[in-house]
Amino acid sequence: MGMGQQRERGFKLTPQRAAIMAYLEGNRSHPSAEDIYAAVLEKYPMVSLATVYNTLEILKQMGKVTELNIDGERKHFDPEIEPHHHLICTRCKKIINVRKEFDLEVPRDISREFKIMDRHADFYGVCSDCDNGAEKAA
Amino acid sequence: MGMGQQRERGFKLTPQRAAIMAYLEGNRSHPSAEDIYAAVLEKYPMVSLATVYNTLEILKQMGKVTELNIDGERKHFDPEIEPHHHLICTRCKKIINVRKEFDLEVPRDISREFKIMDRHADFYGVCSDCDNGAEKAA
DNA sequence: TTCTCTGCAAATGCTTTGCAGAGGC
DNA sequence: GCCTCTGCAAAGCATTTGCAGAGAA
Repeated sequence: MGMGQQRERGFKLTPQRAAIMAYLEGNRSHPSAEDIYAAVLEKYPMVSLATVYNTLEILKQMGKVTELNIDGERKHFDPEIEPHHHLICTRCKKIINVRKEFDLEVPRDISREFKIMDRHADFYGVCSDCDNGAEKAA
Repeated sequence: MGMGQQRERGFKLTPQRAAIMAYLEGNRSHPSAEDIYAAVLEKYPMVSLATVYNTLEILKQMGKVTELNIDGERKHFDPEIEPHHHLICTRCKKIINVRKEFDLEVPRDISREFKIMDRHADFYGVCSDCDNGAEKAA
């Protein structure tokens, strides 16, 4: 992920932050804050959930991470910058990337009234794991 | 909204539920549960937030209302069945409909693994009210 | 010293749940 | 009576905040 340009004077790359960023680097599992906390905790016991949230907030502001609202129950985070879309299994909550370009232009009467900053397509479905037998992979 | 076919034996159209459904009928403001509660309360003082949530859950199951996750802070509800999309002003949180058909087909390797149940495009922007002066209409 | 960061714990805010009482059939 | 529904209050979770102490420059 690289700490090239930082948010502002005074940003410190602490071990906690480095661990969080290392976990996110290249990660395509769209983890929740709790997921990140649990993962980082394994290798680096000195982290608190508050620091995870704090760091995610900063990474968001730096544009290094995107917050996903596809899951109504909790937020997920995505370090991938390239534009892409998401699909969530409504049973096991697994989120996968949908790499395809969609033509998402809003009608002109809307683009006159709104400055569009972001857009994406969300897909909701059931994965084959969940569709088969009972609800494994919950 | 009409109570044609109901969820199952035993569904009662109580005054509270009727008031909630009446408020939602034709409503295009994408209200949150709290919004619905406040609005219904004006005309019908005998409602509780719990009943609003309870009713929304039932309406969702009946397919008469859709839950929107476009706003990370709270859920919004939409009684419109016709497929459409949404745009939210990230400042004032106003949500408007985007009536346009987008070609949202997932790549074949994904449709093989997932049974897609729903799909839609979400747009994030800033409305002209918020973009101009300070943050009115907060 | 000065400033940012951290962990902890408390506080928020949205949503859900438990439960005893009310009302309809 | 039987069953569903309601309001209230408590509980549950995810997320945020306050704060004193730790650490780097």
